[in-house]
Amino acid sequence: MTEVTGRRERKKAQTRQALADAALALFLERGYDQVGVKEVADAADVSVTTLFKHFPSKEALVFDQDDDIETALVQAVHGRPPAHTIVDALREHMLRVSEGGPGEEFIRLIESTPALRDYARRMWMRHETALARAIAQESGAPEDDIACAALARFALASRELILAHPHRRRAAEEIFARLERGWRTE
Amino acid sequence: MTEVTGRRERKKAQTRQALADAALALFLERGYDQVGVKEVADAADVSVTTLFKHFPSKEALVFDQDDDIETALVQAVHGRPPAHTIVDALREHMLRVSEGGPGEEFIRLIESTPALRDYARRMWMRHETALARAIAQESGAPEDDIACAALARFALASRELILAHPHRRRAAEEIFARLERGWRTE
DNA sequence: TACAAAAGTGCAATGACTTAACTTTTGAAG
DNA sequence: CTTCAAAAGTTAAGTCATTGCACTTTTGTA
Repeated sequence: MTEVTGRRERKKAQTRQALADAALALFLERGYDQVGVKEVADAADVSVTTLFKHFPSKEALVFDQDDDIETALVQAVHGRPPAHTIVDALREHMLRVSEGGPGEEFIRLIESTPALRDYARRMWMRHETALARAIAQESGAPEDDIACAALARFALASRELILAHPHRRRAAEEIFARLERGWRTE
Repeated sequence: MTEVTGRRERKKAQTRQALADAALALFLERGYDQVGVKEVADAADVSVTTLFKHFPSKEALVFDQDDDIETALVQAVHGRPPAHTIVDALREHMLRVSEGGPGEEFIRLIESTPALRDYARRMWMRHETALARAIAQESGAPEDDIACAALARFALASRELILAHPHRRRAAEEIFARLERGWRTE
């Protein structure tokens, strides 16, 4: 039981990375829809079948590391500074994940490809219930409280809005100030 | 120029209707994923190619009349009773479209099929900018005002939440009361 | 060393959707 | 009533993502 990192897992991760890299390079170069999965597989020197053993779909090739997003989201609420409200914490977290990103070129690729836009939103919204639960816990409401569910959904839904705005911080402050007013005193 | 209703258009509409009817019947009977487009086309006695000349995708077969939704949405804001705020109007409209629907069986089909759920949300969210513009006009804000865009998005996004709740009116009142507080005095 | 699980491969199939070329219907103008 | 072009429909073949199956190779471990 000494498998901190077996050679096997390293090779697997390597193949996965080769696929993700090849895919991103090709997509950025020629556009998502103009590149077939076969080409990606060829570029990474594996078969198409293998590609689909590593990624559940073509879209997933673009969103490689997607794991700790939910953890960070929940943590932003639970571990917020004492002076911050839940809404404050959400605003700051949204700004944090909207800014440091992996490059504007990448964001442009996603925003300009309908299939990827939709997939990104699906991935993002997948964390809605986890966030709703965290909010409910922090505010002492029942787990399925509708107001908490709504706040979670709206906070997540605001991301695209913020991303699209020329001045992201201003946009975030405007939106979350209103959410703050509405959700104050839970 | 006497084409109020040409025989031609009637036949076309007839084919379209036959397709939508056949599709809905088959989908309700055996489930969306268990029915191929070929079967739908056969049931309506047309070719698959013809089917795709009437509907852009398999999903679209389920959402036949989708036209005046946006009109109704914008109208709900512009033509609201004088005593109602914009948020009031949105709440009532959401409840209206969530209730009178074409039957719970239909809603269940959609909510239980991932592809259809996603498609429904896409269709619904497509009206976001139109709604945002209507809100901006009514509140005297600039067309691209971020707060108006956010309100439009949140109102539309609340639909699923309301639909999923056992007591829809209560849910809608809870959510929109908070939006009202946040967006008051524009 | 031997064995089972994991990783990978090739191939064929499915199912949604597209394209191209061709026939039939239909509205309207001569 | 004929003619003609556009619209509606058809068939056939092809693209592309995704899956299933049977098979080989690699690798950790007993």
